[in-house]
Amino acid sequence: MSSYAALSDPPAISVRQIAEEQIRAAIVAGDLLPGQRLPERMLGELTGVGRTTVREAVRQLESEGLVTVVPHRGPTVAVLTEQETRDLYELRAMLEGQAGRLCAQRGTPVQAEALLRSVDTLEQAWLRRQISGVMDANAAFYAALLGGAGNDALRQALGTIHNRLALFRFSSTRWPGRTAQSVVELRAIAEAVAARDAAAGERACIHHIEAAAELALIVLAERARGAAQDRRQRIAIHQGD
Amino acid sequence: MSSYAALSDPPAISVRQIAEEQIRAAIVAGDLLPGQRLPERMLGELTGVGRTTVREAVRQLESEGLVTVVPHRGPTVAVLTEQETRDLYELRAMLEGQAGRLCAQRGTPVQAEALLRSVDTLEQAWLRRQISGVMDANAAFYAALLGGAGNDALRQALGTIHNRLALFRFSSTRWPGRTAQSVVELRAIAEAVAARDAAAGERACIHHIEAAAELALIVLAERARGAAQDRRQRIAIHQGD
DNA sequence: TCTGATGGATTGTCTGTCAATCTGGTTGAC
DNA sequence: GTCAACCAGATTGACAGACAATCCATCAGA
Repeated sequence: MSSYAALSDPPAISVRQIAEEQIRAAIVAGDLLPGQRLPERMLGELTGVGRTTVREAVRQLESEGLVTVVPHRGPTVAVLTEQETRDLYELRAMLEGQAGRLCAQRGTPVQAEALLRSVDTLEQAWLRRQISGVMDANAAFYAALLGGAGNDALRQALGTIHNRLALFRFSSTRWPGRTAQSVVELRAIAEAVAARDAAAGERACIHHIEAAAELALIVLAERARGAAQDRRQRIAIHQGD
Repeated sequence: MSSYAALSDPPAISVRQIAEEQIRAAIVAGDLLPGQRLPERMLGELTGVGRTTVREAVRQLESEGLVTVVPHRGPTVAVLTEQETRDLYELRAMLEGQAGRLCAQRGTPVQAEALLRSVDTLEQAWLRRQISGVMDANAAFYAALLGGAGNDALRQALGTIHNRLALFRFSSTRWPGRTAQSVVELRAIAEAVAARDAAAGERACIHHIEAAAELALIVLAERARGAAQDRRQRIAIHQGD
């Protein structure tokens, strides 16, 4: 018995990985806001590990683009400029386009089926306004798409891009009509894959991401306006003291 | 004066970055061989920094895919399996294809000119068998291509892929006729960009990488055979003791 | 030949230290 | 009242040392 456990357990999860995952999750989930400072001591208390270990975790997150570390100022949650956002969405469109193409070419019927089903699930969850269900279905969709594409390097690259763009993950669910449209786009991808139409799969993926990018840039502009307003107010209050 | 220096100097290069760059360079240059173990203490002596700092640097290199860290065994120079090599070259072909397309679409005439010139320089260097000149020209080529593509996220992504595939960087210069052929391919890219023919630029880039991948997989297979032979010999010697 | 124990080497993590640097607020001159 | 210089506290960058956990090659014994 114990030997079986030893065979599946050995992941040998390290304290550092836990801390890292915890911080990553907090950023991706939006608990830690872009621009927010993350003093090492604070992260240590938050995750219950020492400063040495925190620093290692932070370095990892830095190279994923989730945190920015400026010398002698310490880590902050990364802030995306408009240009970076554009670049990332453009890159994402390229990669997902290729994923769609490869999945249509190489995907098994089982994977195509999984793709279609995940779209159905997403739609149902959305109709019931179960946000978590929507997100799960979305994850399932990408798992199937990238599984079908059969390229691990591509999967990894897209994974970090998704994390960096996690800021905008909720944008669609709050924009009237966008999710419904999104479902249509995703279904187009799944159907292209099921039909083994590589060109259509690529086009559909690109189209989907371009639509998402458009919305994200609007949201970004709004946040920037909001932030600027906050700044003005804060200055006003400050001067009022 | 000093204030001007303070404005441009502040890069404030850290000891960690130096160590990191040193290790990265050693791996990319092939001074440290794939599979070789890299005990923290050894890296510390090599780079002249403490273990804490080494570990941070290693984490960064790990997330770039240059080193692999197995728990309680420490870092080793990453070894590429055949599948990983295939995946990476496939991804690289996608990304460089897109770079070629974007560069043809957006590149300025100046950048197109730089592209063409770097091909000429490369050819000249090759005819004189100046390997370092070839590598410099190659770097210039990619700088121009990615500059023209105007997407920083793309540039970064391709940068790490190039590093991971650095193992095969010298393959072409040792394969009779390959470099000459490579020059032809690169010129095709540059000319497509100069002609602002996006589709041709994409095709030419993909073709170039597919040719490089083919060669790399041959080299990889040979190395694997060589390694297997080494292993056999080592075992034989060992048994002979 | 296989099994199991053993000891050295290495990693994972923490704590504490110290200099370098940043930051926000205070002081003082104009 | 404004602005520059300055100062003290906070934080980071980097190190050394310590200790348990783990790995691994080796060797004794069945």
